[in-house]
Amino acid sequence: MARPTRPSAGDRPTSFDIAELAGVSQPTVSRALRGDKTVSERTRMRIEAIAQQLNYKVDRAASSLRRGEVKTLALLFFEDPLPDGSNINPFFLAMLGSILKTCSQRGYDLLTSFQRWSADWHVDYEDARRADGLILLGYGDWEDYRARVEQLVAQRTRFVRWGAPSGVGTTIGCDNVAGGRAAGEHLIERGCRSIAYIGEASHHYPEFRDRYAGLAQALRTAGLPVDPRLHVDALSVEQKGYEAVQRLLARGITFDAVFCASDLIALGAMRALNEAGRSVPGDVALVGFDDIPAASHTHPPLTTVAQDYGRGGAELVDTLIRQIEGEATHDLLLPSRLVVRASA
Amino acid sequence: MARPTRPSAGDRPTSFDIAELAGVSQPTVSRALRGDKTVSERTRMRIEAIAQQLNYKVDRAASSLRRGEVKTLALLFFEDPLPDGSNINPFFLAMLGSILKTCSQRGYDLLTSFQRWSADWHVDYEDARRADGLILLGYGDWEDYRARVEQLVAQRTRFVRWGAPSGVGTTIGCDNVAGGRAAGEHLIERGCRSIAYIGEASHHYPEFRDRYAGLAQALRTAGLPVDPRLHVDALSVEQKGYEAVQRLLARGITFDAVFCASDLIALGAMRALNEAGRSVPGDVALVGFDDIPAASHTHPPLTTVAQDYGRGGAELVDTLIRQIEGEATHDLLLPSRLVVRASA
DNA sequence: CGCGCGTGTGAATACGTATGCTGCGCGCTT
DNA sequence: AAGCGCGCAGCATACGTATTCACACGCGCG
Repeated sequence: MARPTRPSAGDRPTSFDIAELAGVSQPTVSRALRGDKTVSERTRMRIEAIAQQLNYKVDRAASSLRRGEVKTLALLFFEDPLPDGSNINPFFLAMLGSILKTCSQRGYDLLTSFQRWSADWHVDYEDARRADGLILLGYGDWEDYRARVEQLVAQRTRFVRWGAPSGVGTTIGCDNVAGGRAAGEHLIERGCRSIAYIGEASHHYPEFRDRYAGLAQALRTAGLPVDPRLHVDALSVEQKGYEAVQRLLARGITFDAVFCASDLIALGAMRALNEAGRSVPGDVALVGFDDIPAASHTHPPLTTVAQDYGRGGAELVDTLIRQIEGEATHDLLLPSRLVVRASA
Repeated sequence: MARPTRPSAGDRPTSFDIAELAGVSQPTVSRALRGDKTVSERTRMRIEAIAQQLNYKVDRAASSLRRGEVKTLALLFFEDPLPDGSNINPFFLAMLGSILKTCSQRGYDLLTSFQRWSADWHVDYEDARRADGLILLGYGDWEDYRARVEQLVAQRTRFVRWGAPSGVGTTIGCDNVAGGRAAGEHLIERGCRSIAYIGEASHHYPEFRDRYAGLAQALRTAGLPVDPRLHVDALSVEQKGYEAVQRLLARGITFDAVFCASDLIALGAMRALNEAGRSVPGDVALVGFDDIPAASHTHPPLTTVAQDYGRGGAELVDTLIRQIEGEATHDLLLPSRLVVRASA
């Protein structure tokens, strides 16, 4: 290739073809198209015209090989969808949109992968130079997740994660404490005095823990007790929310509100309350978290805490790119927002 | 690089490093790791052990450059999400899951992009060798879409599209006619005699057209008239469904059922019917199409026609890969399935 | 009038992998 | 005993781009 061979055998035009047509050398073509200032305006225009005409596009593989970066980010989702892939967590999908958009604006491609579905390590992406950096969403098993994240840090992989800041890696997330507090304050304002909480409150799911902490803050501020018997553990799945309310009812404790750590839980909770003959919001007020699309279609429409996915996705991408470019990056907490509908 | 230089300056191990440690040449390493039978079992084992130990991974860019294929598919979505990316068509998301899974199983990466968000042509993906083939989902403006698809055919790009077979490119889709017919038959069985249809019925959206055609078949088979006054055009957006029902009501025609070309339309229709004091399914039976997640959370839960997204995504990927491998590929029509809930 | 400098371009080469061809040694055929 | 085929591995090189270095030219200045 170093020799001025004419490699344009038959197919795709190369920079050599453009060079020949423009009467310049291949390096000049490369420089011109990358906007190098050492190429004269006249030459550049000529080269660009020819490139356009031949529909020439820089070969991504060759360019990546030479430059050592692939201009691609990888999005890894740590959660098990159903086998047919139908039941993807809505939050993921909401974030995907803004991530894609921001990537596109910044000139990066986006690879997507479900961690459980890839045969090999998640770190493969960076090892094989398939991506310049990683975006981590969700986490199935917290212990496993944490171990993997620490490994990423150890091998200096560039990545950002969405969630609650936990000291490991750069983290972007919404203010779950404030969100939980807002939900609690709203319920208290509405006159609720016994607010149940459904969701993890332990360290396994830092985000859920923070939402619970926010609720507890609101209760204390209002001078209300934080009753552990009003707390039921549940994973973020509709069915688990349903079962959690049944357990709560079985305890025989009175409650006039339920704050659910996620909308999926809230959907299940609403179903269970309906079946038990408790009207929402008449007998029991209900607040969720996430503002998934289905939240506005429930009956009654679900009051919930919205995370700013649009901004979240953009910040994830921008932060990661800054990190790839060598900057030090920091955790970021985005505001959450109470969406008042009819369930409280 | 041809010379036995030791390029392992500092960073990532290369096949030369493995070769040196294993006491063989670089080509032998390459062959061993690709499973070439001309490498003896003993040598291969040794090389694999060393590669594993050094956490060596084949450099994707170099490999792609040499082999001329990138082992990557690109998913292009032709539809405008809201600016913040929050409101992505649920059908897209449902399909994404199974596409990702199948890609992963077949050893392909997946690039995702919204056509409107990429500055350059959609064809860039193949031109720049960023992907070996394209998957096309959705289409905003049919004329524009069709022109682009024809261009893809002209330049021999390998691609598959989801939708109604229309003679251009390989198309995978669900049987929209059968789905529409099933919806119609169900409504007729339930005693409905004046079935309104909301959605495009023209050539602009072939899938919608087919759904309408299916409904018409069912009506004719039952000896019922196909009344054009019972048809209202609407794009697949909640708000448009809402407005369509209002227009329908304004016409003053009686109807005892509405078949919506999509669930999003049906959501809007349900809202409009509720506001107009028509109970569902008491006064008006309602059937949608798509079975989006929100469909089961409406009040009453929406009866709808489900497309097999799980199989659809898998077929899209497998068909595309076959095409990339040089096979001739054919259109495929997947069965649709009526999901009976409470709205009819 | 010679020297240096800035501007624009070409020559050579590196990036890491994959593969066609060559070569070597060994066992087996005739 | 000479030749032949086969199993295995090395040599050289191609893939297409980006960058470093060298160089030619023109111009101003001393």
